[in-house]
Amino acid sequence: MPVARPSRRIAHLDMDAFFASVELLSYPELRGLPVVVGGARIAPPKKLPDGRHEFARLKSYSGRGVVTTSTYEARALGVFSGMGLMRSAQFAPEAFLLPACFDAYRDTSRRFKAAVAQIAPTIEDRGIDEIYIDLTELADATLPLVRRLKAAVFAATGLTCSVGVAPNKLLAKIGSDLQKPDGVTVLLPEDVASRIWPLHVKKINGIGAKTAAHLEKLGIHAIGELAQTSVDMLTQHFGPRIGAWLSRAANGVDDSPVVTWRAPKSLSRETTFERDLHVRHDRAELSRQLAALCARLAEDLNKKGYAGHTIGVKLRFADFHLVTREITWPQAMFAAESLLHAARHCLKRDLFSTTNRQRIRLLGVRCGALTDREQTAVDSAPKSRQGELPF
DNA sequence: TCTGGGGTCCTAGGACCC
DNA sequence: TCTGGGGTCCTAGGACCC
Repeated sequence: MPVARPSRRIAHLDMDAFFASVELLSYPELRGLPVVVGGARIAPPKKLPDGRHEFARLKSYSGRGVVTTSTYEARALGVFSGMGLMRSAQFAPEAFLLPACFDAYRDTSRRFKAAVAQIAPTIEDRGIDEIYIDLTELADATLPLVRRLKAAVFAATGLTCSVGVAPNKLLAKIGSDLQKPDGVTVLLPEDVASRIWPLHVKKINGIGAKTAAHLEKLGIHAIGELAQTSVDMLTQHFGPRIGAWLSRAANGVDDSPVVTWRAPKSLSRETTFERDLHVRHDRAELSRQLAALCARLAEDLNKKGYAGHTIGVKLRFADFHLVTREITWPQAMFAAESLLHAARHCLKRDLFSTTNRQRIRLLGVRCGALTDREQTAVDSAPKSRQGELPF
């Protein structure tokens, strides 16, 4: 006889248009207007002698930045996260453009999470602007509890959030998106057919553009259609693991626990150049950039107390083709010079043999197979000899 | 006028060992 | 000489998420 799992009560809390909302706290005069946050290298608004600010407009932007977040007013004009800023200017040329200020977002993030933890301490961090909360052990009824959480978040940050509550993370996440902004959605198992099945399969966390397109080709658009599809059929197209998962997810089944802490697996730094750099003609600049990335990565490792055995490089070429190379050493590294030495080791000439691999738009360095720094006796740079390197 | 930066997890093949 | 499985580690790429 199967043992009945005790029913859980999981919340997903998602801050509303987070980065843009934090910015509006600093610039309340932009409230109600289309505002876009993005662009790594743009200057913050200039303060005029009379105390007002001079803001940049989207149409005046030139560069390779993308939209990090936009206000709901900007979204109404067709400007969404991930869109190139130059392209989004076609939809909303007069929208205001602010540079991302990550220190401020991290600080606000800490405050909203601390406020939630005062009420419900079992929290899974899902990035800067969202968390899962396990409410199972709390005595309070759901709606009053969620109202308290939202009030605490607002008191700590001045910002609103949207919350979904359900028996598992999968449904809670879908729920928090159903009424945005400043919404609350409670889903019960018996709501799956009426409220989840009509939604598009992309609403399931883990089904992205590729899987959705594949499902579309099979004539599967809504989650309900996915739920009606046999596991055999899904396994044929997506493999046994993903096939089984798709079927369970479409039926609202998810046993994954709320994980309160995870050790980091890797740290990385990368940069997209303002113009594509040529392997030979811009050799000196590429070399400087690689050294700078290694220095920043070493700082990160130092701050967090890690060293790593695996060092990798990432290159995106002008045609957007992506290549990664990595190498694992017996000794863990953390010093900038060691990272640089290992990163150079990954860069071999054959990476640049074809003509469409001559110009590089992005360079990255990654450190994986992390260990605690205390257990790393000495960071000795790998002693292997290096032949001629591209940069 | 395309397409940031920081992550996680999965797959698949080859090396190597028992 | 030919022929096994099973297991782990490493590497490259890809899908996905915030």
